Amino acid sequence: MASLKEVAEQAGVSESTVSRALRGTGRVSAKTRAHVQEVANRLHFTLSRSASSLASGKTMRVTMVFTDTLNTWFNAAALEGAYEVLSEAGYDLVPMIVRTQANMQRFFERLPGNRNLDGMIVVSIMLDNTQVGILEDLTIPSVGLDARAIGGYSATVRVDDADSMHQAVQLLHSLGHERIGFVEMPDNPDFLFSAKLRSGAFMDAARQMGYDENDLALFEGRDSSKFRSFQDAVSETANRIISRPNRPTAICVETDDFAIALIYAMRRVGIRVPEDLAIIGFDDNDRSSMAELTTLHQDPVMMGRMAAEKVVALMHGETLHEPHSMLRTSLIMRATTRRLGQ
Amino acid sequence: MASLKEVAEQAGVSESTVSRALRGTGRVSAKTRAHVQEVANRLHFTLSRSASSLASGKTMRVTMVFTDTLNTWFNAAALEGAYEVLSEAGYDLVPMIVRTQANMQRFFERLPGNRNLDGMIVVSIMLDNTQVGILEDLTIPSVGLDARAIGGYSATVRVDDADSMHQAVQLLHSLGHERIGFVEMPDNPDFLFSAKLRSGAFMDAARQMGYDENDLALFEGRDSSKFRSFQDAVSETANRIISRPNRPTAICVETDDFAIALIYAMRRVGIRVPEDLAIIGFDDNDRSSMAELTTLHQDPVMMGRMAAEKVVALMHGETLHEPHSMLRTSLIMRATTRRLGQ
DNA sequence: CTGAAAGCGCTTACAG
DNA sequence: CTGAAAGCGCTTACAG
Repeated sequence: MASLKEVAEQAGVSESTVSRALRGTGRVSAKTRAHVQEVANRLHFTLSRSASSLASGKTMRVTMVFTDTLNTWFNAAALEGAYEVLSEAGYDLVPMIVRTQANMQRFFERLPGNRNLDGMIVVSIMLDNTQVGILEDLTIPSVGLDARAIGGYSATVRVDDADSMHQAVQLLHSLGHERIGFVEMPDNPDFLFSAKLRSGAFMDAARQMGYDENDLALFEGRDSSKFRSFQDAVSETANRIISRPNRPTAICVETDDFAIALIYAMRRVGIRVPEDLAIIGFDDNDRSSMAELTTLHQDPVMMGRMAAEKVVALMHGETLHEPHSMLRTSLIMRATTRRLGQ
Repeated sequence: MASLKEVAEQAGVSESTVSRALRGTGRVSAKTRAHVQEVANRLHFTLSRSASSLASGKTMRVTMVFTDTLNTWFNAAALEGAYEVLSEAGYDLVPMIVRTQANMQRFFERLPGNRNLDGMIVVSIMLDNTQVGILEDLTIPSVGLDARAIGGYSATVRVDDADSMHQAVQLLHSLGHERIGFVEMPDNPDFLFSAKLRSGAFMDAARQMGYDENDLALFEGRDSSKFRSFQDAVSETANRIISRPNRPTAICVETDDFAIALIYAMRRVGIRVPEDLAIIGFDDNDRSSMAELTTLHQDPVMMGRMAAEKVVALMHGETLHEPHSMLRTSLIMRATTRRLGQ
């Protein structure tokens, strides 16, 4: 465990010079630098992050906050994207899961006094006013990824729900569907996740396209804690759709996973997709192409990268040209949609 | 940004007492402790990890090393499992990707001098002798997850390939298949990943069950850099299987994803699965049930948890009863296997 | 149970 | 370009 001091002795220079040589900062002659680096390598020397951190005031650590497991399609991809950028920039990425409102509350309460992060990326979380206020007062940058609103964040990366829903409605309209609907996911009672955002956008788009209220169906997300399992939620939702008077001939579902599960549920009771019910998903995840699902494609790896690029720039004191990025999704046409009657 | 000093002043005690009270270590009267905590909360005080770390010599940081992206089915799940345990124990989990042998080399070279980790989990990596030597000399624990061998590691968590392949061969045998084969994934030329381990186990199991060399086929994994894409590798492998003289009637494929891709490739050229070719996968990942794939189920979230429990115990100075855990897979029967001729 | 003091291993003005 | 010195904010024997 060589220390910087030993490197200095062996290299015959002062500790200050070793520090400057190793970090490539400050003026050091090329010759000295090379020599110091050579000695450091020989001794397997690595700077102590804790000591550097304490002395410099920078932790070189960025935390990424989730409310769900890390191994969901979106979260894992966002993590990967952020990792690529942060590791390149020399920062450690520390994932963190805040599962309950109580935990979230505690996390935010300590944020003002937390000197253990240089920046943070907050994923898919809807903030309340207190939290927005805390973020605004923070001296470190906070970036909202898949943020529901820009309030409080130094920057955000989001998908354009309005445009996406426009594309979805347009497709269904062009295929001749006169009665359409939107299906929300089960709600996490602990977080104000915004299915509403997407469903609202769908409804607005439909109205704009001339759909009448009577021809629009909204299948609201029920409290997920009411269900024993994902399958239960799927069945319950499928039943609501099936028993709906004047059932829509096409639906858009909040996420691919829910859409795919619904396709299976429909087929099990003899409702053909897309002949009897056309379905559009959202995500274009790993399973979508196998399920031949028509869907709106988003790229969470890239979103993770963008969010990380923003925090890095902000931590470096730069000003962002475009702090709030809104990404467009692209419609992927597959086999779960078809012209009505064909 | 309150410091421990301010908390001490406001609480009317010494800094030592604040430290002891907040960390729950050392003897402090219940009354003092409560008071200090109350003051700390009021000031939004959080201990500086860097300072604690520097003073105590513990970094409270565990790194998890991967050679592939974080958002693969296995890696994301392992990360999630490890996170659950480490966060509970107060450790930060810092993921790290080492993509090339050169990077890996550098990582290992610096390991002896690296004081920035209290422990590490190394995922799916085949170590060479030098690396094994470095790990052995390390003062911090290293746990191999999905390790190919136990050499160098303080502990490992692995899946029982021999037993798994035994189950696979037994199933095929019981279904009446007389010519069987194993299909390896494309090889990463940069890492000595061990498809060989699994394929070797398959071959051994088959010989034990009485299969003759002439009735055994091994489709070796080719250097993945030779292929432009995953699809290319799939096509090339499918061709080799199809054009094999005396083609097997059943194959076991190294992973589900490759197995599923092969199913599609086979069906495209009119080879029916399972009628003409039965297929068994390995993993039981997200897509397997949708593909109706018969497969060997492993649980990487649990493996991540177990690996993390081992590092935590070792970091706490405990001795493990069972440092090397070998997990059994379970055979999930689905639609890609069937009695021969039915 | 509590406090005074040394020290962890760096970085960074400051001076030259 | 380089060095001496102060200081970052804690923890932990040591003493009482």
